[in-house]
Amino acid sequence: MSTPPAEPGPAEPGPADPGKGLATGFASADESPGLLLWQVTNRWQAAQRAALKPYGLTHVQFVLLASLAYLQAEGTPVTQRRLADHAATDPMMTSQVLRTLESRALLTRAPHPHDARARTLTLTQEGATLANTAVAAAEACDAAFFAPLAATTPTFTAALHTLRAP
Amino acid sequence: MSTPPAEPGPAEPGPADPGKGLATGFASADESPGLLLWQVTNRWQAAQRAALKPYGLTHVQFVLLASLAYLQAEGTPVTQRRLADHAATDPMMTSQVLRTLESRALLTRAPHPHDARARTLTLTQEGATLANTAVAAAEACDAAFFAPLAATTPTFTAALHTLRAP
DNA sequence: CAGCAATAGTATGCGCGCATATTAATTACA
DNA sequence: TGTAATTAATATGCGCGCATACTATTGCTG
Repeated sequence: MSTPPAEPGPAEPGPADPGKGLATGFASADESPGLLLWQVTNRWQAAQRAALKPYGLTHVQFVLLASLAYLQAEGTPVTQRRLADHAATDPMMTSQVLRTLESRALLTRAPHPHDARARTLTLTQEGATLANTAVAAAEACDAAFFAPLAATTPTFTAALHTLRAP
Repeated sequence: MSTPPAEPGPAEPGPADPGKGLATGFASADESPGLLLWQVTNRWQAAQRAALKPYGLTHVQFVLLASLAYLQAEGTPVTQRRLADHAATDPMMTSQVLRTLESRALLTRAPHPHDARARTLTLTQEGATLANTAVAAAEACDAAFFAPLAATTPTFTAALHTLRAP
């Protein structure tokens, strides 16, 4: 409601304007749920970035580390593919980020026992410790970020679930 | 509710596991609103990318183009700063993307009449036409993407508004 | 009007996010 | 059993998204 007239009208053509105005309802980031979604996620990523900075982890690095800790508890060897599926990350990016984490000695990428193509991911002691510590920071960051939603958080989460796999 | 036990328990330590499980409630992308938000936005961006591909525009390029069309209708000269503020885009990225759009002859970046630092952005005829066409495609894409929310869309949009500027 | 903080825009660099394509190994099937 | 289709991982490349730092200009203040 901050922009009263939905149609600007051809009153002011501007300096040597060859065309005219825009023939759309909005698309000005004030109403479109898509643009809002994009902006909010950028804000959330910035918050996560700040929260994880003390641990030297990016958002994706943290997600893969924590997801690996989660999957590792199931016993079966965790491949990059399974980790990428669980974390909903791109396999290509997953491969690259995992090699970064390996170079930091946060995990190992040993050959898979039954599949010569695949690799078995295992957190190192240091990686497991860091994952646990970072999880607390990330969850605290999340809680603060979504606090303004208050009681409507479950509704919002349900909507996101609906949009994740319609 | 897909993962019944909140605590995996120390029943299966796995093969030569030095540490133990993960000491968190979830963080497995099934419950966290942050991770859901991230995944849904990635899906939305992929949808926008596909919808805008026929027009040779990326998501950000489209947003800047459409936002410029919107601001241009107000008469006053549009600077990069004002466009970035309106579109909530990073000024650095805005500068680079605008130069890309200028190289495609979709807009001009003339010197500002009253400020030698700034530049006045103006859509070319081709840019204005493309903006109008692409807006229709992007809005159709948005409508399809958020269709599963049905009547709850306003509630979802309100939540995003709350999270954009708390 | 002299000095200085604020501002518009840009160079550089890193890390996603993903499209495309390739290699090597596994599985499916005739 | 031999060949084809599938799959795990990766090389390459482009476009954000943003942090940091820099130049040039404006405008504020005394």
